[in-house]
Amino acid sequence: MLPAPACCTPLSREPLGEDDAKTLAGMFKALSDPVRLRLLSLIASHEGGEACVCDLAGPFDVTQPTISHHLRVLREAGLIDCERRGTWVYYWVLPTALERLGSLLSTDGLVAAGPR
Amino acid sequence: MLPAPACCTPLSREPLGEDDAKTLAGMFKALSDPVRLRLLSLIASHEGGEACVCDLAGPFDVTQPTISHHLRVLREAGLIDCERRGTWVYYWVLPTALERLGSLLSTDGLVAAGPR
DNA sequence: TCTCTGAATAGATGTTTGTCTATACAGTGA
DNA sequence: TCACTGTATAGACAAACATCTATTCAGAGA
Repeated sequence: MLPAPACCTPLSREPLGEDDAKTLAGMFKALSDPVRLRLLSLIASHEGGEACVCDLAGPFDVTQPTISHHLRVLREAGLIDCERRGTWVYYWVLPTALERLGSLLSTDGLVAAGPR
Repeated sequence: MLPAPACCTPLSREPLGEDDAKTLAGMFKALSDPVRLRLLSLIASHEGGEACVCDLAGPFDVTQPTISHHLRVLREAGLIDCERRGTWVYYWVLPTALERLGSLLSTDGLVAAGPR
């Protein structure tokens, strides 16, 4: 049987290799800031599955360059992508990236443990 | 209909609140380091679902206090728990925490978007 | 009680990160 | 071409972080 690709193997299946751990930790790092998590959620839950930056800045207490910085971090982590359409820039979520992280966290086959 | 609890609502269902975002970002931050991700994977995939610290330190290039520090971060994030049994301390994964993060990343109902 | 081993804590240090202000870049429309 | 608006980049700075060495704590066994 072929080993499952790193993209879809749960953490609990086999120890993560050094390289995979580095890549995946980078993606989780992008999710490790409250502003970024809310940005991602705003984009994902926006009608049509995408949102203009002008829709995103509103709910936050931080400046526009800070929002722009966080969007770049999410984009460089491969979680979202964007496109300019005239004056505005639209962002959308890349579902396969979320799914990759989600399947990593799967607890299928995880043996329950705890105090003896 | 009652609103789904924050623990199980996908990011794409509705915008994440400020407080939930803070909590969840903290959990993702615990996953945002390659050593911690490998530690978690090592614990989860260890036979019996738990591992002694002495089983964990081996594969890493960092010192014992650093491993201890990372285990503490994972524990304080609610991802693992531990117990001393005689000389040794055993760690195990808390599956509900992983499941909470996993369901947050679910793409069910996410509208595909992209370049026009 | 003494010593040995496994694990955690304390404190120091260089690096990374989140945020800001100031500025530049990209389109639109007059 | 000029002015205006939306977005990104540059650079600075304080706070958070990963790692180390040195030390302490907790149990086991003689």
